[in-house]
Amino acid sequence: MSEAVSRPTLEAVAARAGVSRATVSRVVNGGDGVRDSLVTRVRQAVDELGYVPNQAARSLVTKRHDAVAVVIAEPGTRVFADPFFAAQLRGISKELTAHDNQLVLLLTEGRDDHARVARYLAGGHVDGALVFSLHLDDPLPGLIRDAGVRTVFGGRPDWDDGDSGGAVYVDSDNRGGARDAVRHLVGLGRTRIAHITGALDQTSAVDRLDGYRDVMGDADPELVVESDFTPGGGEHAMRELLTRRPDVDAVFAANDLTALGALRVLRAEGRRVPEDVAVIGFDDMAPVAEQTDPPLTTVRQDIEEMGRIMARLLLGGGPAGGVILPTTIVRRASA
Amino acid sequence: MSEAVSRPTLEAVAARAGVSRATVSRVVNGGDGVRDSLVTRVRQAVDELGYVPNQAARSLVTKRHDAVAVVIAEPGTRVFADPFFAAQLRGISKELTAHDNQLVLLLTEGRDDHARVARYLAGGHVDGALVFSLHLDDPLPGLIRDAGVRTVFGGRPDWDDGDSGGAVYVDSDNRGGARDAVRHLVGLGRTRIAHITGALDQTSAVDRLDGYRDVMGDADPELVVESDFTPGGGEHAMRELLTRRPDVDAVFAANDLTALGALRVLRAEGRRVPEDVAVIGFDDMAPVAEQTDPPLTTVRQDIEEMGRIMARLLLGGGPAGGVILPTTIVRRASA
DNA sequence: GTGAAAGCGCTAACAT
DNA sequence: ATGTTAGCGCTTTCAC
Repeated sequence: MSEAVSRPTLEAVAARAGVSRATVSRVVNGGDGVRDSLVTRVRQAVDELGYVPNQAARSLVTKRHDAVAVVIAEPGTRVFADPFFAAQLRGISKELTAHDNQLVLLLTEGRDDHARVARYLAGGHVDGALVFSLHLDDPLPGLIRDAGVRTVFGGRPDWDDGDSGGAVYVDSDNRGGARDAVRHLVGLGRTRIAHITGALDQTSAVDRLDGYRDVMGDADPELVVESDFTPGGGEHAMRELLTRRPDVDAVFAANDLTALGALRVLRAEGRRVPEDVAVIGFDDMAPVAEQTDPPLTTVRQDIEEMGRIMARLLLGGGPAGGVILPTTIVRRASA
Repeated sequence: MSEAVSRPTLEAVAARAGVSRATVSRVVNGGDGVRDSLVTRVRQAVDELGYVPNQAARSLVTKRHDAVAVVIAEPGTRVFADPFFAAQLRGISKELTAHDNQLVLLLTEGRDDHARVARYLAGGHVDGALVFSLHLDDPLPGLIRDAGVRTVFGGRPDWDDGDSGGAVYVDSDNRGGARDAVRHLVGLGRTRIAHITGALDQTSAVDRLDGYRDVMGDADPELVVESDFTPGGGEHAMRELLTRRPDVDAVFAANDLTALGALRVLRAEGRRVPEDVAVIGFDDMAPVAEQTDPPLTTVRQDIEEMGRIMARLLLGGGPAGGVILPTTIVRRASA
């Protein structure tokens, strides 16, 4: 259909304003060091012609794009359903917009897409990438490193084994938050404190487990049940726990959804929360933690802020290494 | 920090393969009309050097970008929370990926952003735009038309007053679906059929109301209550309805969320569904419609497919005018 | 079938 | 302070 009507070029504006292309370029890019009278004249020509700079031409010479890619190694199905990504994307979107940068969303629906993403990043479309890697065996981080674009990871990448190794990432203080949670339970006088883990192929789950062990190192291993961050998984794990150790008096769940499942089972089994069993979660996702019965005490992490900081780091060219965001305990009724 | 290492250019590949830039270009773009031996030689050079074409340079001459913008005139807060957008984006993302196109997400957090979006679109970054306008007074559609990019709208734009006017859009058959819903209620023997509307500044809400009126033209106007597509709004409207017409025996709610609210009030008031009052929704959002008590009978529209078709239309350069997708009734227990 | 050369629209030295 | 000029990396006639 109607091919994009060919827009006016710098040249046209220059002709109309009776100046050189260089001058128009200067005005368009801020206009420092150009006589006011000329600035006005050029601005007017720009308006009259409806001139908008061609970004491809500009990028070709400046090597800047004012765009960053957000790479999420999850099928769209999950991304748009998970409030976690939602909050992160919101933070990112806000920060990018504030810096006049565009957000290019790259979702990988499957293994084949990885090559496509790598190609895109190497193609020099964007100034950098924000990557959510999530899984320990993911080949994507490697591919992206090879593509040679500035990258900030959301969550500690698994191949960052303690010493930064040049990677830039933003993560919550999962381990510290977990320690706080368990200590809170200890402070309540609980002694048989269990932990329902998250999916252990994600560093966040591993870190939270480590935090639990920091405090409960000498506890019965039976008190740790592996799970997967879902409510269903939480239910299953809680039942298992009740079988293994009927005397359990506190549970630290790897996230709020897991805690939700645990709560359901405890109620079904007639255990009072928090009197018989105290329960604490992780995340503080408002729609979940505030609605449980009883309302959930949990470890809060500011997800949206995390997204914002990732974007800021990428744009500002922050230092290599990790940025760890603090967590805080939000006390409600469950512990 | 580490500036993106300067990637090899066409020139470098040409030198390495001992051919001209033109030949490399041909090979990279499909390689028709080039001797097989040369093709092989060039391919090898490409691999060895890790060459990836610079898109800015390519776009500058071809005027193509293999990228399309998705413009959503809603703050990120809503977009990432609403399963409706989620499904649409999923469909779009899949179709674009299949055609090797990238998705640039443009959210407008406020009025100021409109200019930014318009500028971006006019800047020739993308081959087209997929726009979700949604509200009747929105200035965005106009701005976008002026930007001169191919555009497909999601949902009938309000300024499309019957005759297409050159706009391309994809919408569900809201009016027809509404008629079917009401007829279904009639078929159940109901006579005092009410309608709780959606937000009437959106064409979808208006169309559904029109569909209701097509069938119930002569009904008591008191049976129509204006609402806003939310569960809270549905509750409020249902209470109002019960006051106005305590004898109501069926409700057609403008969407599933509204129906959810209505259901809650009916239960609280001791009305049995569907025995005393039959309820039918619109959308068939699985997480909602399947979980209500009783499960909701509703009008299904395939949102993901809608997204996919929008993308296909944009890429394929479809005909002007609207594409209307059919709806079907999904019978569960509430009507 | 292959190469040479002319731009695409812009910015950034370098002159003036 | 402004204009001139040389590319950025690629595609695409047009000759050969």
